[in-house]
Amino acid sequence: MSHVAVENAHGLEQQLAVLDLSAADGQGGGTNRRYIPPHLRNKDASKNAGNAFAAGRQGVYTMAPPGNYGWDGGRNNFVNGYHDNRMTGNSFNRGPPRMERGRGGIGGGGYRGNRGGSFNPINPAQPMGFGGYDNKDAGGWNTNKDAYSSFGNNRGKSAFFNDRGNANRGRFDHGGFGGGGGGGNSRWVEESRDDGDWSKPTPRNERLEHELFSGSNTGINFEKYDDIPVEATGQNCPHHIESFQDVDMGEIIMGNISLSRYTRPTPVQKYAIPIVKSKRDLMACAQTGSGKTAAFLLPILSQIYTDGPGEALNAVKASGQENGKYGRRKQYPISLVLAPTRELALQIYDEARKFSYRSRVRPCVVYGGADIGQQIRDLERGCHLLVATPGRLVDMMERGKIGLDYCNYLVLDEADRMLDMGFEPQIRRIVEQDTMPHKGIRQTMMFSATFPKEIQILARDFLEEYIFLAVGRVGSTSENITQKVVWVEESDKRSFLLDLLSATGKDSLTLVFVETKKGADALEDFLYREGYACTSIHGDRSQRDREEALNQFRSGKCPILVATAVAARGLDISNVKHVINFDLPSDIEEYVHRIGRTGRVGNLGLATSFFNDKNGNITKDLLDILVEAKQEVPSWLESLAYEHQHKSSNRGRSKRFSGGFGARDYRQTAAGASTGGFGGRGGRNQTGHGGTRGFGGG
DNA sequence: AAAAAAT
Repeated sequence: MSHVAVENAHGLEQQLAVLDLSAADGQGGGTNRRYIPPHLRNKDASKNAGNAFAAGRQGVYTMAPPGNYGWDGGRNNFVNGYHDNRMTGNSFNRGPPRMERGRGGIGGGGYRGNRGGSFNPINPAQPMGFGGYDNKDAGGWNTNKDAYSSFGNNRGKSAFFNDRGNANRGRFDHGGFGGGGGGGNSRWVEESRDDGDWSKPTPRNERLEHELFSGSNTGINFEKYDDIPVEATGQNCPHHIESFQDVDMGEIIMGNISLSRYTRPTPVQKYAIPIVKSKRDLMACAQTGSGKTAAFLLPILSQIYTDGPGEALNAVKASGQENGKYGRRKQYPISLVLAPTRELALQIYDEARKFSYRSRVRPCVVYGGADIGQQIRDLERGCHLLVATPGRLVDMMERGKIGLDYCNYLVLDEADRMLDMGFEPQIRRIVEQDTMPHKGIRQTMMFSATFPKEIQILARDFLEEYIFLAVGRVGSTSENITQKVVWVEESDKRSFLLDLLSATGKDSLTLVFVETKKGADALEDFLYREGYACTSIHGDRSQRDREEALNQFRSGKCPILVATAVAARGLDISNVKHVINFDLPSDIEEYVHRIGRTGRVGNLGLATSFFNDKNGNITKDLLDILVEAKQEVPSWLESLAYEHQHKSSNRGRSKRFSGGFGARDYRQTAAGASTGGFGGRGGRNQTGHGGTRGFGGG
């Protein structure tokens, strides 16, 4: 037995929580692009442009017309006159006043000229992250007005960082920036955004507001989730809240909550928000879709608004000065969010854009598969909150583009999945072998669907005196989802699928899971030939295609999405009526994740799985899940499971896997544990040996 | 065995 000294202080070991309710996540932006089937792709570019936003994102059309910015230049010029005053109001000792200008500030023409790179047609490979020139800049060009109107209030507040981050951080008292940038240089553009009182909202921008918030009408009845069990354990655990008003998150956050039409917190938010606000570390077992993105973004951003940029601001400026060149500043994000997949990173980033609306915080996202030069330019325009996949972030750090010296908030999202995907070295490199503040100084939040041994070790290493939050698994096992398992031979799958699809309403979204990338392409082609508006997502498709496929699906333009495992977890695709496991996965956890894409409150979800003799390995676990969820169990499945159990002693695991306990063993435990509901497993909750349980000899 | 992710 590998007895790693894990302090499983809270005695929770198992997977919990497929809590599928948000629909609030990741719906930002009004991207409705028309679906182009693979056959027709790249043949007629104009068809790709569904609307103005899509055009901008794809770089097919010119970006927003210059006229949109004209009004702003004048205003910024006006406001800029006050900058020097405000600067002295700050307690930073930064030397002489600088030529500061807001985005689109003095001389709109020069501004645009300088920014051509970020501003021109966007690299199509990264439409969501970087097509948002106007989105992100909008925050910038607005920053000055309210700063002006609130001038004199709370001056100097931003000079104080939160008390966790303050210890032993070097000071950067670099004055003398005057003239360094040269006329029209955008190097200083960010500073007008950074200076001033971060807790005060910047002016409205209706166009941005519309883009950020119009797409996210949830229509979800959150009250139904009140009985979802949440358990918080740990020393001096802050009391949970019942409404967003119960904790003071400041006017920017409250405004954005209301714009997002979040009426009340989801269970994970009720608990996580006060925990994070009171500067505690957090280990939370909850799924994406439970509202956990907002659960960490809201309190982190709120805290950043309260505390201001602190030393990070000076560090960025110092870096700019050292390099002495335009656009070469190293960025020191105040908060870092790590996520396993590109889509999830984008989703979090989109949420961050909502909650940083009318603030001085500029969120950025970096991930692989997209042009790194573009991402670097985006970073150089300012980055206070960074969402990243681990590999690309390490790359950025090694290129000297990102410094984590002042990263006071660290979030590991879907931590179990990141480990599954082999990111542990990169994660440790980022967290432990670089300049990141130590645990106890920074504030760290880990989210994971499961709590196996590996995650416990990570929690031990990264977290200090943490609160453990277990969010009950509802979603997949609730009566919201009708789970059907049908016996379908391989050769019959396609025609069976057609039958299912023809029985489905045109308006409902259907998610079809297959096991291989090739299979996904083939099935998409098949369905297309059969006249269905469908698209696909898998790891061999370009990043751009993946994002486009998701948007097409979400918007309902293509109500059928053929997907591999890339879409099973993390992604919040709301309103999926029907999940079809064209190919069943080989492990039950994957199954739980997949069917968790459907069954929102108020919408009954349906999950249909095609089962045949290739799926022996999942028989027992599938049976357990069906029984737990009080679903109809086909008699053939029951007898198969019985046979299987007697063939193999490994918990119904097929012989193929019996030699392979390695990284997988905890998952199996987790899957076993997951077959019980949250409330019914009190006994297990108290066992303290994590994922090693039952597999020590393996 | 597949998929995902830095190039």
